[in-house]
Amino acid sequence: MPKLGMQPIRRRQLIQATLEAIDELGLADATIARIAKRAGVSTGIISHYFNGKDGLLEATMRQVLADLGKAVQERRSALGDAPAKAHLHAIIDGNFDRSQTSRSVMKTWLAFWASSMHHAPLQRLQRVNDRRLYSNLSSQFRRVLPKRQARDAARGLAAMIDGLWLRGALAPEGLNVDRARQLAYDYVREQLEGGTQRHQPRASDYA
Amino acid sequence: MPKLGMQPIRRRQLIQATLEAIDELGLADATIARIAKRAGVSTGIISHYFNGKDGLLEATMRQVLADLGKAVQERRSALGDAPAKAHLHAIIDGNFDRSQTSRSVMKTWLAFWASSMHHAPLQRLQRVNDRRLYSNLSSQFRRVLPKRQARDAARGLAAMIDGLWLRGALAPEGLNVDRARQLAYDYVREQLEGGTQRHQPRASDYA
DNA sequence: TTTTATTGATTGACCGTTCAATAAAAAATA
DNA sequence: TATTTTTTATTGAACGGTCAATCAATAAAA
Repeated sequence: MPKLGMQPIRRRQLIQATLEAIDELGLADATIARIAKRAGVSTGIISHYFNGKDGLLEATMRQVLADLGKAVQERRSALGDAPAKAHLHAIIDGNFDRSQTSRSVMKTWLAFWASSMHHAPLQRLQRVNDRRLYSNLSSQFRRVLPKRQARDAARGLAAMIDGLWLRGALAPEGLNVDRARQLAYDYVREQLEGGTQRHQPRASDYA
Repeated sequence: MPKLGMQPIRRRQLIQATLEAIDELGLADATIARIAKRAGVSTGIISHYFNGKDGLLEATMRQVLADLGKAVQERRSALGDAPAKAHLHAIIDGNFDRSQTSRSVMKTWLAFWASSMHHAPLQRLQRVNDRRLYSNLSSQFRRVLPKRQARDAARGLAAMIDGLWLRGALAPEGLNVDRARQLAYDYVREQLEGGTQRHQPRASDYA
């Protein structure tokens, strides 16, 4: 029953099937045969719509990345010029959105992280995401803190978010979202309030 | 020139070659043929000394894990009953030891993390390491903080360490060890000093 | 009739494992 | 000491299996 306009439908189906396959089998065992079977199509379709397996994997990572960006942006757009703290909490909440904390998505992220170290296209995608998070955090901290402190706070919070996330992905009991958010909130509060006794490195420390 | 006692020599060689291969090619392309070639032996040797590829990978992860444990323990053993802060700094320093922050080891860690999600033996190893870090941090914070705060501080610092580490591994410019250590130190200080205004969740928050 | 969608068998490459063969040291024997 | 025998170490070709990609064939709109 080939009609016109199958492309977006098939692409969605196959990306979803890829996420499921990586969740259940891992990236190494997520073969195009298994992905195609899960999507209910033949293997040839993958090459037809994605130019091979690499294209499918890249599109899948793009999808997860877009979902993350949307989860953050939706929460922030309602805030207007609310205080920095509100924006920082919104960024945290977005990063721990349901769409990003499901078992399958966390596993996929981890797989893509590892894979991106040896695959330039994935590395670029991953880098864009990294810098966006840092840049968002940094500009919010900058509204309240001097430049150097804002930078360190952003680096620290980014590490905290990724670390909570990583440990949640690895832990058999999964990620406790509420607890993770609270720890990140605590870090934000500590950064925003007590700024005076902080370590003040010289510029050469950052060579 | 086959003599006796080749086993420990070959095992060391092959584990080293595995680290190098994962660094250069990634886990997916680190085939036994390539690993064997890099070690200057034939492929058969791997099965002979490691019972196949899985055994070699497990042994490699064990090696990296043992190095990490040693890096931490060496720093702590000199401290005796020094203040909690000193022990926490030693744990941080151990986690950012030179043996753990080389490009090849960080890549290998990341690969093993991803792989451990679908490979029970690796998952067990990874879990032991995770719990050891948390347990070490927790017991030191416990010397100074009430139970719940100590637990949260340990969870937060563990996430911070892993997060700094992860972001260092992913960043093209690599990990800035001094900066990472300083951010972790700052977190320790904030946890140890300002304990009164902290968020106090009810037990149900931790369900 | 042309275009779009889809199949799935085929192909060629590569993977990990196995194992018979070989070599050299160590141990046993004369 | 000189010799066989046993043990340990090692090789690499062969094997069975799996993978991603290809492409001729087919089917149903347009």
